[in-house]
Amino acid sequence: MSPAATMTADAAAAAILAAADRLFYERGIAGVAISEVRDGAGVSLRRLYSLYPTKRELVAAWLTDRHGRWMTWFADAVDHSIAQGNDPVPAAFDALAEWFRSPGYRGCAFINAMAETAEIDESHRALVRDHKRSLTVYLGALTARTHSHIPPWWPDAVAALIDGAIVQSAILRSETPITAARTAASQILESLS
Amino acid sequence: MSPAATMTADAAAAAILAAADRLFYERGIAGVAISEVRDGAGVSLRRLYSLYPTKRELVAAWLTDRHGRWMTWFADAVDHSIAQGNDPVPAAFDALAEWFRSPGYRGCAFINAMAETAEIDESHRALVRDHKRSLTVYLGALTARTHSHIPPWWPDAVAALIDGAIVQSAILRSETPITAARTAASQILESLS
DNA sequence: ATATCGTGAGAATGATCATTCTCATCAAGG
DNA sequence: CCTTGATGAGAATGATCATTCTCACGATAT
Repeated sequence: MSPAATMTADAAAAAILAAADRLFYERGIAGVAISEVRDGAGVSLRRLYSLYPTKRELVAAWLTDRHGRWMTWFADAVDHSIAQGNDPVPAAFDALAEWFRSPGYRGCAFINAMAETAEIDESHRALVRDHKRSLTVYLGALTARTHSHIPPWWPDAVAALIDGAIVQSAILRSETPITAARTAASQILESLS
Repeated sequence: MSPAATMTADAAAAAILAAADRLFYERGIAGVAISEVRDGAGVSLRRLYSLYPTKRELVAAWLTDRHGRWMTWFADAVDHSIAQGNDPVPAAFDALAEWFRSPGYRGCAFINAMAETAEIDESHRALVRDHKRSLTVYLGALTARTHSHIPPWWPDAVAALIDGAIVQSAILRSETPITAARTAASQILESLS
């Protein structure tokens, strides 16, 4: 009755998601074979398929998991920057700049997934949409901490600035886009006061 | 001596690039088999391989071709909007909004290609970088038509705003991102005057 | 001790390609 | 009319998977 196997189901699921995250983010969904996820997680194929019966389901689980982890990381990084004396909106750009500098940075996993048409189904697209909507909502709330009257277009505009910086940083591998985006956001905010 | 075959080499190359453009943009690079490009172009496999010896070379030719056609389309659309009385920078956002509304819109082919890690090599990445750099340069020049003193970060900021709107429009399928981005760009420009 | 069940290892199955190769055809030159 | 060279059609080759299946082991329940 007890799961005295090599690994508990929970531990196996976690190891699989961890391996999937590393591999899918680094090499893209189509670029990773299930057998590589198995190797990375140290589980058997049988176990992997019993937890995630198809690659599509594994991808969905990965996106869901990554959404939670990324949002948490981002909010924490922003809070950390705020704690060091930065204003909320600039703090968000600082957190992103730190991400962009991290080794292995390859853009936003959700944007990248969306581009891999062949690997993505409608349920995956819904997860991508939810991720982007969450970020926009978060940015609106973040701005509201210091600005009581923000125009309705502002959250979408910062979100666009941020997604643009995410994409351009991955393509150009330069600090220029995020720096310009942060300056632009501050400029707008200042002009609205 | 004359190429009295089914099709001249030039016509075949053009038909292949046209089919590749439609298929690669719509379904992604990995999602399209060479045999489908052949079917779409109405050429033989032999002919296709004699013109583009590998899929990678076909992809490079496609990106190069698309860069030229997209930039031309964009500049024309912007000029058209300007001719109707719009200022240059808002005109650029109008042109993009028109693109986003077109059926089959699926974001920027270059951003999408960059996300398909497994299909893309270093030479492809260079083409993507060149495309994005060209767009940023164009945007700087466009702004200079009406603003003699633009800060150095401006072209990168509009470029980020635009790439962000491109990505978000593809994900959310809404007019909100491009509208917000246009408003933000105008707001910045106005605040700089 | 023995019948069972869950499992790990990894082979087998079936698709889907990219790329190459074969064969039959047809035009131009002799 | 016959030889030579390209070419179209599409079959053959070799990989690479996702997914399933087989076998044998070790722990449990009886």
